[in-house]
Amino acid sequence: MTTNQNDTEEKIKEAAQRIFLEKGYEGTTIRDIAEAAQINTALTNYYFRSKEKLFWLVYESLLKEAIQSVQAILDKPIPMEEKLMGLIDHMFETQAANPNLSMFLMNECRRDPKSFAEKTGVGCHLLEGGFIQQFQEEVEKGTVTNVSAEHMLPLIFGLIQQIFVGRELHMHLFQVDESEFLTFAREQKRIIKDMLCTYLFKK
Amino acid sequence: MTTNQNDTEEKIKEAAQRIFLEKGYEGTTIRDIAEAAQINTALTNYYFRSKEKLFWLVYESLLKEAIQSVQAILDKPIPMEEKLMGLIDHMFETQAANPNLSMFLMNECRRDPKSFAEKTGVGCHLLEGGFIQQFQEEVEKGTVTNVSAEHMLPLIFGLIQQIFVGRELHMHLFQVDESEFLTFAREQKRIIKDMLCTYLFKK
DNA sequence: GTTTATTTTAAACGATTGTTTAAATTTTAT
DNA sequence: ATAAAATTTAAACAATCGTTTAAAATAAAC
Repeated sequence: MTTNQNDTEEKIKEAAQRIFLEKGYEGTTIRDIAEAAQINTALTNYYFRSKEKLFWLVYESLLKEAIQSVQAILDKPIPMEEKLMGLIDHMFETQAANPNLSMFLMNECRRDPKSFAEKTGVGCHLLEGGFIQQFQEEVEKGTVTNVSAEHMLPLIFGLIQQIFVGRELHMHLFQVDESEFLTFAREQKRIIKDMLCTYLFKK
Repeated sequence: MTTNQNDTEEKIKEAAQRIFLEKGYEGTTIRDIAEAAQINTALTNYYFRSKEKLFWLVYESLLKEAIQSVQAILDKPIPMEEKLMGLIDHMFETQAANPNLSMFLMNECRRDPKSFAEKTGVGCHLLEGGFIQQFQEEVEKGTVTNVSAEHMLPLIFGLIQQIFVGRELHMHLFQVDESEFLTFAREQKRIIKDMLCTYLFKK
């Protein structure tokens, strides 16, 4: 009748992810997580041994998911323009659904770069796929403006991220609520797509 | 011979700014600041009453300086293209000199939005100057592409910020040091300027 | 030079942090 | 139904947090 093992473990993991995303590692206490998961404080240590182990479980999961979903798009066998627009749409929706994700990943990377490099070990697999090659091919074909993919890809990531990274700042500076911000964000996305296409895919 | 009043007070303020920028409010301890300033822990409270008061002193100072320097550029009586390029150069140099500033301001705004709105009280004075009017005039003249200044200005801020916001992530993902990153960043700035001009100032 | 005021220090304060312990409870196995 | 194992709980642990205190050291005033 009551909760079984997996139930409690999952409840803690979900609550931990929510609170860590909102407040970061240092801003989050075990008691915050326990309260959010409606369980006893000691249970987090019973199931995950330590706050740090629980954190890295959440962190790696989020990072891996983010990277894999982007990788899947970058490796699609479709034209560059369609691919980049798809990438922008995907990142936009991802971050609209979870506005804290970008800031969280970048903050925690900055807080403990060493552990980040060690534990993720992701390297730059993102660029090891066929994306760079495809980009350069289309540059040589003349269908894409002559810039390096290594500079363009982070720029595109940043273009979408910046919308949501400045979310709270924007909402409070301009006194708008979440739905108004989302309208603003979608118009920004449209402009970004427009600008990027104008620059990269001159016709 | 030894330090006088202002010396110690200034030493603490400088150390506090440095540590707060690096670790944020929650990640910084009074003892961190004391060690960095090479003074006794109790002196921070002697001069600034509390950690929070010291923090807001630093925070408001940084925020005010950032806003005023941008405001000065936006209000210059020069053509839009020159103005925006100047803005990009200024923000780039500011953030290159202090890569932590953007993340710091946005994190702390997100951590305590209420206090942010109350204590800064800056409102959206940035847009109350003549910038928007000038932008719309140049749109009507046909020298600028028809987009709203309210969407374009945050986009430009974000374009530059994103370079440095992702700094640590980039450095560790691609295994480059600070000077290599700066080279990368300058090339990104060039592309951004190029892209922005292509989009806004079609000739 | 003595007294007063200011600055600095070491030590401790209560509160909160992550974690552990040992007992209580529930579930599972026989 | 009983014993064993797994789960949950309340309570406490040492460590660290921001802050205070009261005495020591220095500077200023007379």
